[in-house]
Amino acid sequence: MMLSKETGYVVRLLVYLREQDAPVPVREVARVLGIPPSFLAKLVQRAARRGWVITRKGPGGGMMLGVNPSELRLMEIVETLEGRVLEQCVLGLPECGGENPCPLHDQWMPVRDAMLGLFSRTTVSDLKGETLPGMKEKDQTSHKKEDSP
Amino acid sequence: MMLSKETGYVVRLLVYLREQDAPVPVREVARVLGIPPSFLAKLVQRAARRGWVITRKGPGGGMMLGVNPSELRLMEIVETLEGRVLEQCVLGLPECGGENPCPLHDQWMPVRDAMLGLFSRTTVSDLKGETLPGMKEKDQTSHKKEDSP
DNA sequence: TAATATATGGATATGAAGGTCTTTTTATCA
DNA sequence: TGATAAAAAGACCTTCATATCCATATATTA
Repeated sequence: MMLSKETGYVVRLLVYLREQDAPVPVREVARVLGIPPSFLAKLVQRAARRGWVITRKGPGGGMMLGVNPSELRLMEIVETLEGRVLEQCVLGLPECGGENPCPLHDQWMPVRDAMLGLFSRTTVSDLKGETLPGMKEKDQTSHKKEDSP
Repeated sequence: MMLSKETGYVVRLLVYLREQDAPVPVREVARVLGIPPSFLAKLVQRAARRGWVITRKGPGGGMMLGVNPSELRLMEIVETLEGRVLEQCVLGLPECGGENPCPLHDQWMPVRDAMLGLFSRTTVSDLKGETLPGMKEKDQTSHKKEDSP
């Protein structure tokens, strides 16, 4: 894959939370997005420390988006979670650069720049909502639990 | 990084061997390319089984390129060593596709296609030789050992 | 205040990638 | 033909991403 599991999960989490207007518990987000619940709990902790989500304990608690989605860029998420992986040499040559290019350097640059451009310009609010069970893009009936209808 | 260490090492290995006209032992390639020798030995074994390199045991032995470099595409190397990683969803969504796109799908497609195109069209002979100690691009004086001048 | 629902934090497991080491096999050549 | 130089093979180690589990803290509501 191109990005780590954590990055993928977090991006999808933020897109999901964008559509919610009340706290959603980890368990439910995990179910809807198909993420291992205990792992998601970990990711939410880290995301909360960074302010990307806000959590609330106790009954009725859960998580909410903690940032303006139009102000959080994919680039920031990727670099926070994985470092500057997008800038690194595609062949792993540590000193790869203009003066000491790797064998693929020249051909790779345009592709890399396209990637950097995309991640730099795209914010969480630019992302399409996922169509998943329990997650309606327009007709959002919040996060009512289907085991208590 | 974009590709696995193994892929990066193997690509650089093949580019290096392209310029050699006599068998080069693992130890020497490892030194020139800055690859851990015992790890390179393992990669060479695998590359040899696939025919990418030819090895010869005993004194004067070593490895040589086993394929026509203009007939080995980067795509084949990457897919052989890592599977179809380039085709996978950038956010890791297993069912991501036209009918069930991930949040980044539409924006990602052009970038992915540029990548696929580059890897599909580029062969080992299209890659620039590395400029490293002991490796002269034009003035190739073979691989004479500098400890026996 | 008791019961419950939720996140928090830390320890631990798991699997794959990356890397090392040692022994065996095979070839060369003096 | 023997000494030596190399690859081959396989066991082992290390690190890291990806989880999993459990005990604890905290908030809500009946």
